[in-house]
Amino acid sequence: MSSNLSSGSGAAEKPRVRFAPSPTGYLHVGGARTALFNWLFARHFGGTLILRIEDTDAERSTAEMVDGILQGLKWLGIRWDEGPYYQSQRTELYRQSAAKLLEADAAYYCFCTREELEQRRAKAAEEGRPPKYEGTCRKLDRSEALRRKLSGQPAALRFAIPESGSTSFDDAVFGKVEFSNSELEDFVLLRSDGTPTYHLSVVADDADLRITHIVRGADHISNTPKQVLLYQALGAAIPMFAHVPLILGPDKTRLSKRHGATSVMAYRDEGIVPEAFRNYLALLGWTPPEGMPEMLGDSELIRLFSLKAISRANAVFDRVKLDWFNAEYIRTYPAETLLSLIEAEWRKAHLTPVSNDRQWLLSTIDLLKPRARSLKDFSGAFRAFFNDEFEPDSQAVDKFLKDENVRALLLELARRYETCADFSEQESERILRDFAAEKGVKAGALINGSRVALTGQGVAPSLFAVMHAIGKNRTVSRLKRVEELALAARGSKA
RNA sequence: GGCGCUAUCGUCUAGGGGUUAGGACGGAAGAUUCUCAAUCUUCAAACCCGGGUUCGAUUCCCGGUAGCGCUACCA
Repeated sequence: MSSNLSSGSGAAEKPRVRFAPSPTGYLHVGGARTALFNWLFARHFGGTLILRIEDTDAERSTAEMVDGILQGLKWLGIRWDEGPYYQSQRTELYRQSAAKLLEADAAYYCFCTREELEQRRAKAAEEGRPPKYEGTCRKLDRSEALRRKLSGQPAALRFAIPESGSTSFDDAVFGKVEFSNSELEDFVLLRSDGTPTYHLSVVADDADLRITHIVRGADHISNTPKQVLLYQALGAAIPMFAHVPLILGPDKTRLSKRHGATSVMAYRDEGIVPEAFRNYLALLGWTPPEGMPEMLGDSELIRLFSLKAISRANAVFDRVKLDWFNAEYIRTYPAETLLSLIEAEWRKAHLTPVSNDRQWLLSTIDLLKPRARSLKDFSGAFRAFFNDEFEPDSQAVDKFLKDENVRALLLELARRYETCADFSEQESERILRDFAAEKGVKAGALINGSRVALTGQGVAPSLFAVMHAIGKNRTVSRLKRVEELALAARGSKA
């Protein structure tokens, strides 16, 4: 018979959701998106987000990884309301649940050793049979099994899957999903050392924490019928499931290290702002209602989010679009917001700005931000604005300072600026244009050459705004050093 | 292999029995200019295949194919 309808119960209740990473690695983008969806869902309904650390695999879980995950969530701006709970500290709950299952005859002791199981699996594979546990110990007499267990023989506890029928559940994104019970294996609940495995601890915890909606990766779909059966055997209410499609690399295989940056922290280090990352991640598999823009701040994301609008197909992670969001956010942020982000970037890059004058910092940031693509630009391409030590871009030098005549003229121009009384934007432009006319050269040639001399880059804001930002003294001395700069560029190119 | 899920521009996706199949990123061209962005204007770009059902399928059904997931005393 087909068991279980989805609960979806307690419509009036505030949802309780959880993000339950396993600390066997850093917070990766897939986990981050799952966390984000949980967070958006909880906030949308004024519910509760619970953080739970699934560290039942003592071998592979480390405190360092837990820390990394917490840090990643904090950087992402995802705040949880309860927890973190650690499964390693809740073993009593799992033992009680296991005892209950044994009591109800929904579980049995299994004395098969690892070696035996492996042998049988290998043989099954050889013969082309499914490598399913065939229930050797399920046939054991109950009292006999108990006697052996009591006598000290090591035993795992297995769940007894119903012999017939099917198990289905209603998924908020996939709809009804059904599995034949004959496909399911009598999985292990308690290892022979008494520690719980994933299925038991997850279900016991989700029931205990009164989780109403389980939002997790689609890689868990196949696990779900086992868990549904567990809920039923435990007499617990079945939550609503929402499986979100996986994130893929450009080659359409599951995103992993070999695709490059996969840890959330790597994106912070690459100068991505958290809000841009959140916005991009939210759009990976979820679509706002029609007519909505894609640039969506947190409050709008929260307001518009819905499990129904989650796509069923896996999505390729598109770095280029992330970068577009990043540039877009940097451009729209007020300089005050950017300053603290940029200061963190400077600390990382060991760059100390030549001045701490706040007004100057803010106006310079405002000047630069329209063409920034990453926070890193403020310590990289824009370095010359904040520090006197910078490497010229050899391509830019090649393009605009190759002509020695131009370089000579810039030297002469430097002297004009040196002796000028008024160095305003208007006046510095007038001086340069008059100078160009006098020498019979195009102003553009001098402007472009100056830009490279002053910033080391071929790409920068309007030249006279640049001059204003870096000031008269630095403008003059950099123009004077144009030969040196050209030489340095040639050197670095070689 | 078995089971499950999925399939619209290069990518993220909207749509849905009759549409010029819409948007965003990216791409191309042009305008602008002091370089590069930005901005504005244009353009190119998609319904996996085969059968049904139907007056009509990209849409509904079935099959195939492909991709992904699961198939542990990992989570």
